Amino acid sequence: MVPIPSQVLYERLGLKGARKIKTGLSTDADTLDKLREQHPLPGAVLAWREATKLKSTYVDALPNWVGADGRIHTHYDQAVAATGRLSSSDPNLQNIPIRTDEGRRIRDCFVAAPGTVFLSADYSQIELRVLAHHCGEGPLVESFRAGEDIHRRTASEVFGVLPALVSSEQRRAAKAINFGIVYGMGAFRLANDLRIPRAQAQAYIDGYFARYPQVRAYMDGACARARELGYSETLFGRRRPIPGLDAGNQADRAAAERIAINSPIQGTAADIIKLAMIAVDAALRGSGARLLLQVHDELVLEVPEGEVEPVRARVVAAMQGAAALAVPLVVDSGVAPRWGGVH
DNA sequence: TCTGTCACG
DNA sequence: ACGTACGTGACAGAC
Repeated sequence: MVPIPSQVLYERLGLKGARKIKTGLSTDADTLDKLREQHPLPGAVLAWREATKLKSTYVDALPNWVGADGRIHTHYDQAVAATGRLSSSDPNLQNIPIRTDEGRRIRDCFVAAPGTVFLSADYSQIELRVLAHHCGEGPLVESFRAGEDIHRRTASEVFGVLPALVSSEQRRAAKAINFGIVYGMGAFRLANDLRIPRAQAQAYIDGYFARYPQVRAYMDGACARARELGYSETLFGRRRPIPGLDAGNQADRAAAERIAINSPIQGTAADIIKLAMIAVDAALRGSGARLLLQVHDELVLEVPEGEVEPVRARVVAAMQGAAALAVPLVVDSGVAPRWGGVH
C-alpha cells in the first residue's frame, strides 16, 4: 500500500523542477531533496521512504534467512559482475545499511558468536590507488606515497591553495571530483552533486586534468586500447568485452568509454581483494579465526577474543601485501562485538 | 516481467 | 538538441 508521490507532488501541489524519466517525472531521493524548499511534503516522503526501505528490505526480511545454526548464510556469485567483483544474494549481505544512524542499527543486529568479535579490515582508497598505479607518476602517486590526505591534496592542486589552507568546502568538492574521475564523470553530474553551476563544474574538471595530465592520458589510453582489442583488461589480465566504442550514437559511445575507463580500475581492485582472500585464508591456518564476508574492499572475520591482535596483524599484512603497486596498499581495521561498531 | 527506487562499494 | 558517473540485488507496484 503505497501513495502515489508523483501525482500528489506534481499535479496536486504543482511542484516544479523535477527530473524527467521515461514514464514521467522522477520522485527519487535527489529530486525530492531539491523540492524541499518548495513544500514540506518532499522531506516527509524522504523520511517515509528511508523507514519503509529499511523495514521491508532488512527488518522484515533478514530474520527469515536465519538458519538452524542461528546464522545467516549468504550466497556469493563469482561470475555475475562484469568487472570481476563478487556479488552477494539470498540475502545480499553486501548492501547492509551503514550510512545513516537508523541504518547502522540494522548492521548492529549482526552479533559475533560468544567468545568472539568481528574484525573488519578494509582497503583505504583502493580504486584511486589503482588509478595512481596506472598513471605511474604525478601528484596522485606522490600523494599516496607520502601518506597524505588525498582529497585535501586534490583540492590543493585544483584550487591552487596550500594543503593547510584548503577549506572544508573545497575538500568536499575535491572528494566529489576524485569519486567521479574513476567513473568518467561529466560536468553535468558534478554540478548536480555539488549544487553549483555547470560552467563552474566544468572549470573544476578542466583544472583537475590540467594538474593531473597522467590521469587524462590513462583514460585516453584505456579507451584506445579497448577500441583496438574489443575488451578491457585488469592489471592481472581479467578481460571484459566492451562493444559500442565505435557506436555512431554519441551517448552510446560515451557510455562504452566510461566502461573502458572504469572496468580496469574496479576490476583490478576486485582482483586484489580476491588475491588477499587467498593470502588471508593461508595466514589464518592454525588460528580460530574465520572469514565471514567480503564487501568489495572489506573483509569481515570472526575472531576468538584472545586472538584479536595477532590475527589483526596477519590479516592487515596479507591484504597490504596482496599486490605490489606503484603506491602502497593501506588497510584500516576495527574490532567490535557487533558489526555496526567496527569502524 | 518491467520500472522505479534505494541499499551497498 | 540531447543526455548526462561505475558495479551490484531486493522490494513494491504496475502491467
